[in-house]
Amino acid sequence: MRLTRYFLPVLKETPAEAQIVSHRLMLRAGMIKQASAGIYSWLPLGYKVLRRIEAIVHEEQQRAGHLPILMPTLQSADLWRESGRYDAYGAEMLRIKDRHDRDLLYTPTAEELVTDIFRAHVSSYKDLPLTLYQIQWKFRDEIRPRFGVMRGREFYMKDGYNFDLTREDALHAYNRHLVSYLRTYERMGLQAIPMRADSGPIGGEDTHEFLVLAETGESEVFYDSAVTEIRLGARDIDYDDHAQCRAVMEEFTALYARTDETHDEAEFAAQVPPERQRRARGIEVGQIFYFGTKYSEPMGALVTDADGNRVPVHMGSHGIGISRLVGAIIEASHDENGIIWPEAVAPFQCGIVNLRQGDAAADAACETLYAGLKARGLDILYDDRDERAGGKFATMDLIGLPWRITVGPRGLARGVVELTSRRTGEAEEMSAEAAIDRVAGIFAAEPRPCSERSP
RNA sequence: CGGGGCGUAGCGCAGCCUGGUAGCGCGGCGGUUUUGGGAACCGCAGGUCGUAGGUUCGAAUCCUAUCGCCCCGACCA
Repeated sequence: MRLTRYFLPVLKETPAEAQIVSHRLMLRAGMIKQASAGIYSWLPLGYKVLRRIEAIVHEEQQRAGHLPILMPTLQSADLWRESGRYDAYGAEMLRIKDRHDRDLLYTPTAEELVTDIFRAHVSSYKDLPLTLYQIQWKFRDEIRPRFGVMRGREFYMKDGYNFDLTREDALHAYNRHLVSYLRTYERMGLQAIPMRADSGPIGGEDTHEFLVLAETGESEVFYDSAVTEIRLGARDIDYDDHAQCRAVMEEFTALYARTDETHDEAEFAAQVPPERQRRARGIEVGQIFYFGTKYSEPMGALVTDADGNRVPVHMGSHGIGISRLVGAIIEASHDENGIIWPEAVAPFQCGIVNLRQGDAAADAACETLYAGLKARGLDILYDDRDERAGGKFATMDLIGLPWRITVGPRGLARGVVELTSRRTGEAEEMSAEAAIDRVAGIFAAEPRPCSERSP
């Protein structure tokens, strides 16, 4: 993309309403525009990041055998009356009436609707296990939205629902989700720690939240510092292997890590050596639940088991806050000059800065780089504006592309361009051809989607 | 919902107390000189002062209502 043809309304000054760094940077980088309290339009740069995160979540969900669907944002209140949550949910749920005076709601979550789909079409244990998920806009009418997309009223979320014959199978689904979530966050360049949490209005027996440590997090967290050493890494996961998924789950949840909702000072002191006790803040970027037959029973989601008995299915649900992750990643990865995107979610993989637009040699070298990098399948932002160097550098730093190639007459006279890492600031001079090879090599190592499997 | 604050040009703000021709910086447009980390100068454009009503000869300014937004608290993926 040539910057002169892009829509990137960057701001030099910080809008007054933004309090935390991710909100300020998203506004300044022209990623979002507030439409009303807690509701945002996503401008090209922000939308690109949102889509990249979404793509990773889709890939990892399908790798784990989960099936994508799409359910409506507006739902009839009737289903919610069946489960009892229409009254239980409270003012957080946005209620709407249509022209016939029927009650609708803007979905905050979709257990009822997905259970309705299930009960209409599944009646045999042979169709299990089944996990359906969607990535869709949700709405919670927060009393006080704040922190930009980190706590909006409208938010983009992956929500998934597993249906299993037995409690044991459903617990495997729980473990499978925990593992796939770990992989999802790691791919985004994030460390998200599973912590024992409270189940809130979803209900249920077992639940973990995934938290990204950040000073601006809204949850207070308590953990054993050793949990931050654990990585999933490149290990090979078979999502159908119950024992393996359970082992990974246990590995990641054995050490003390809890939010303030479930924190127990006495247990903390007993289980964690004093030098490893940490009290910090975290951003919740996902949560998994096992809730058994809480919805299947009242809503009649039954299957016939091998013995001919009609039994309610065991269920769980799982969420990843896609739009919130955009903010969370920025909170976890920025400096005083702007955002520093992890390579996997960067809106563009590399930027080209032409220091002397209109100079024949500089223009030609930039065109060569731009065409060459695009030919390697990379998404490039070429700053071809007639701007001074300082302004171009400031824009690139602000929007946080992981790599920058700087092209100017001075370097070209010696046959070199400069490749700079946004994260480390380290710069290296090389020929344009070498720069193309280097950047293409960096991104060739990125994990690719693998073939889909059936559950 | 309780407490507090703010709505004046695209963004950041002053002006309001003490009523009298609506300002500054950034940004935008044109031009000249510039050009390796947000350049200088000249010129230009851009605002029904959130909205409605009231007081007044006259309202951005005073009064009332209302809408919106932000902060603290309770709540929260």
